[in-house]
Amino acid sequence: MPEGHTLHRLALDHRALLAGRAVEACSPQGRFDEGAALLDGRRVLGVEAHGKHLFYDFEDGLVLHVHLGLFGRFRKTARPAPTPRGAVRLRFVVPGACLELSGPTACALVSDTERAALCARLGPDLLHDDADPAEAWARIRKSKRAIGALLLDQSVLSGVGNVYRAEGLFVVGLHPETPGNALRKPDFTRLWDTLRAMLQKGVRDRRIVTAAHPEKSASRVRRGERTWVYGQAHCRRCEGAVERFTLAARTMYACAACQPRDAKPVRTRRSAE
DNA sequence: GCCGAATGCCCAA
DNA sequence: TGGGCCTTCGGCG
Repeated sequence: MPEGHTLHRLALDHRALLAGRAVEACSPQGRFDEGAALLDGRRVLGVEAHGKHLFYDFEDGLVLHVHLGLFGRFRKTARPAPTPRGAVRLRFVVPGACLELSGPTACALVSDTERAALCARLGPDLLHDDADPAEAWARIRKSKRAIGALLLDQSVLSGVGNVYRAEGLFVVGLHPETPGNALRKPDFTRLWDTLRAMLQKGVRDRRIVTAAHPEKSASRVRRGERTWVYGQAHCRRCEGAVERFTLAARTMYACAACQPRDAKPVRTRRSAE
């Protein structure tokens, strides 16, 4: 589930639920016993998302770092189940609510230095109000790598995952294999704005719905109708074939008709011919 | 019940 | 570039 919108949604929800309160913490799975014991009974001061990373600030300077990876997931229930479902790495209990974390890539207490190092590796977070597109553009315009690879590189910009990269490139009409240094600035700007709006919508909707459904609220859009090209065999705009190939070790989807390979503007191309 | 894939990322070669 | 890690789920028998 986790692209940038998931983490920012969790940060908002968990801040509302936990901030200012003392939590009971334990690790039913046992793999985070020591950390959970240190957190148990302590008050949460704040919760923040940076790219796809979550940081929980506790009193006494303790900081919990969570990265969901591909499989990690939080579940919220009204009260703790006597027998946790699946492998629960960490459980937080506050009056009236229980949060269970399973399958994270990272769940660890970190020092301020480690936290700073993690954040320093990240490019501008599309979901931060002060994210500076110029930082990302400076990297992209000089790179020979494909834009579809650059979008997944969290040091270039952070928050985009495999679904949003496919959908963002589709909406802007860029072929994923266009080299960064072949992108025109206006295309980059449109891509940035598009991805940012998509992620913001994802935070609001609590899910990824990028294909237009003017009449329906996001929660009513069926699985399989939520994207233009991601996971699709046919483009949901033109009904043409969707190409499926591997790019940066992940499955990429692109519409052959809507995302022509040539990055140059049509006007220039015609006049050159 | 087993197998493969999945919205991520690190590391070794 | 490929394998490993973490877990869940759907498709197949």
